[in-house]
Amino acid sequence: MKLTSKGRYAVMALADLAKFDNINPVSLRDISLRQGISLDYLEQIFSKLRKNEIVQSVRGTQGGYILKKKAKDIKLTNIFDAIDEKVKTVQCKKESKKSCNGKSTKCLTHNLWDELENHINNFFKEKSLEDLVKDNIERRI
Amino acid sequence: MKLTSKGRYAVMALADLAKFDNINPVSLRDISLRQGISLDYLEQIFSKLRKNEIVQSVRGTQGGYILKKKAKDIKLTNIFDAIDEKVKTVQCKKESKKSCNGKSTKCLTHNLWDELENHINNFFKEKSLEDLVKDNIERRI
DNA sequence: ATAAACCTGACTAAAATAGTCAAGTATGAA
DNA sequence: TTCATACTTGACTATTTTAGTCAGGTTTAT
Ligand code: FES
Ligand code: FES
Repeated sequence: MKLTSKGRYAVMALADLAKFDNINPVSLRDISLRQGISLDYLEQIFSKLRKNEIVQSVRGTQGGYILKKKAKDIKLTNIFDAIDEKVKTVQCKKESKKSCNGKSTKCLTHNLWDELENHINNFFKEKSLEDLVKDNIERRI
Repeated sequence: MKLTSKGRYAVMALADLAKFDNINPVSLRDISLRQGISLDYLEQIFSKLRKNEIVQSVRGTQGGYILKKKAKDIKLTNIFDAIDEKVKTVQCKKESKKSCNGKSTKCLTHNLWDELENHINNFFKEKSLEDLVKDNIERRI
């Protein structure tokens, strides 16, 4: 059970963006250098973040990205949804009435994994980008 | 972020074992048939469960496995530890002072992932095999 | 004896991940 | 206008992980 780099990078990059977000947009190049993430990979990630209205791009010289909403209103769950980083604990299709082993009733553990999925998603629903930035400021003092 | 089949199978097999655990040991063959899990794969999993004292083996004809502790005292966390199914959310080595991107201080998101890891592990520490079996009995009524 | 069932280690196909690479397009500034 | 910067897109690929399979045992109740 592990988090992928894509998810980690997306949040890390947005945290960086939120931190350095003044009047000027932040270039992916800067984020790449500061956070040590491949520029090409960042571009893939930000393409999805833009399509899902988490960030807004500013083209041209001195261009870059800015947050499209307030940091307070961007929850981790929005970020993960945007980049297709899903929490998947059950094996079966949830809607289908078939169990993961092909039988007609749900398997012995189905409910358990479903509970786990909710437990994890609750965490993502609560945490916002703002929480993250605040935590970093506090640590620095 | 997903659960592996190994983890899923281990818990499913132990739930089956707890459910059918009478005086007689339960053979992997039976579990394999009932739960639709490859016998060879089950053997790998049970080898670890035995070494970690979750189950006890009974060799010979009519042999099989029995739980080594009460279902109440077997938490999911014990099972996952036994089979090396780890929850890994941070990228860096926790002990090391280096961050995941090679810098000397922890990255912007380190604390967040660490919180998430605790959040998930708390779930595993609370749930026992007994909870699982109970849930299934209730559903059946 | 023999068959059932545990036990072990090595091997491998398939899938997912974590990127790289190439070839653009748009725009602000000199 | 020209140029550099930076976004944009899509295809490609090496690496790693996963989810098993396979072969060859050993133990023990009957
Ligand atoms: S996980 Fe849904 S039926 Fe097994
Ligand atoms: S996850 Fe620990 S430093 Fe980045």
